[in-house]
Amino acid sequence: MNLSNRPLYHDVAERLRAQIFAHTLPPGSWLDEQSLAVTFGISRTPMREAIKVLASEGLVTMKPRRGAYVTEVERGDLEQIFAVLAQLEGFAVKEVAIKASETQLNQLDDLHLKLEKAAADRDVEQFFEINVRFHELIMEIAGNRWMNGVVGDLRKVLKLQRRDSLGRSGRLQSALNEHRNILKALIKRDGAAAQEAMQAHLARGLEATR
Amino acid sequence: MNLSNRPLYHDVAERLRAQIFAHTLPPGSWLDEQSLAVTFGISRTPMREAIKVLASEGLVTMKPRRGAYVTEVERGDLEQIFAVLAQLEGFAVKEVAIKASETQLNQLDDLHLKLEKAAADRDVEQFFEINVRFHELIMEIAGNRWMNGVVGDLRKVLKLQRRDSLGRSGRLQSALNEHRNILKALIKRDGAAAQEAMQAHLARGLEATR
DNA sequence: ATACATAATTATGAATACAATATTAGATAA
DNA sequence: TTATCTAATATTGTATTCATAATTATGTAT
Repeated sequence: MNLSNRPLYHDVAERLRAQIFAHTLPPGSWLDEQSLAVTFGISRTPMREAIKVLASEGLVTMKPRRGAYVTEVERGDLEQIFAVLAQLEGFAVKEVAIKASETQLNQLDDLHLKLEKAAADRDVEQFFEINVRFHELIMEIAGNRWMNGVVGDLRKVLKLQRRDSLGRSGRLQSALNEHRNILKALIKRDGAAAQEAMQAHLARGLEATR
Repeated sequence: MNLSNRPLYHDVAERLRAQIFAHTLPPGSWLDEQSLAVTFGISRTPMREAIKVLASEGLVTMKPRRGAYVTEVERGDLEQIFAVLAQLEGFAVKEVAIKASETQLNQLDDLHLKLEKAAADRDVEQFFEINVRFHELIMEIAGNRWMNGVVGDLRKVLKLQRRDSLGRSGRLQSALNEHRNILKALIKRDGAAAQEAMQAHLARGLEATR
């Protein structure tokens, strides 16, 4: 019996996604339907459905009659994805500057404080986590369902990359600075400045992946 | 035997998509896997795969244990989708202003001429067709694979709507004018102006759907 | 020994069969 | 007549089986 009454392939997709992010299944590796189905304890049918979910997110690339492979993200892809994110998250933060309630600005401020703390503690893991939540909260406040779907998928693809970039010398500090700029602009309700700050932030994020 | 060696669900997805665009399957209608599979002359397995493809494009909405339904696009969705398109196509056209070769600008000019002709002939069908190709060519020249995927999907969702908006009084003429502005800016290699013109064009496109 | 052809094996793609849940229809009682 | 409970029916979800194409292995000839 199925306790969570969500379809099986949904949960399996989630677990498979986790394995891909953890590089248990590294980029380029072949997804063996049969053996994956066995390890997940299900049949091939829902296994294939799960794989196709990840394919639609861009995490997996399907080659006809040759199976599915974990997507390999080239340098060019990173540049293109960051360019799209810069547009959309830049737009989002501009919207937030206009429409966010005081409460919502405070929530962002709270998150930023935690980010400062994580940076002070040199807690990279924590910093990364809060950073993600900050960006997600901005998207949530902007409140564009369709944009959120797009940005969410693209961010998932970025997660295919190992995130050693934040550990790099000084990247954590400068990322913190960039966030500070975004928040300052938001508090001043200066949409244009917030947008610029976000775009600069993402541009430097791309730089850091080199 | 399968002549086109593409997977079955791919072609079926295409045919199903066409039926949805043609409102043979109107928004909100339930997709009966069984009977659809019969009419397409295939089994339920690839039929379900095809439906899931459309679901990932946003054309179809799946309700757990209740099947798939053609997506109903609300007013709010239209506003959100147009907002995203304005950002991305605006960005794209700004890029085109910078990077397009003379040959590519000429291709755009050619298309625009055909658009002028279609407008002069009051050929709405033709106008619509060329209009789509103009926008697609801009995205192609911009050359951002990931952005093109996103924009392509969102444009498909817009196609769920009936396109009587172009027939509306004067909309065809003003759309033509807006295109003219975009092209003028491109030929002057003025990215900012091109971006503005594109955003204005899409904003008015949204207006026209009311 | 290497290249090529052919047979055996393996994996994907599709159809069918089975299970479980949701919906509908019918019967009974208030 | 209407409401509710139960049985029947229909539909989604999953497993299994079958078909076909691709890959690998084997053998033969040059």
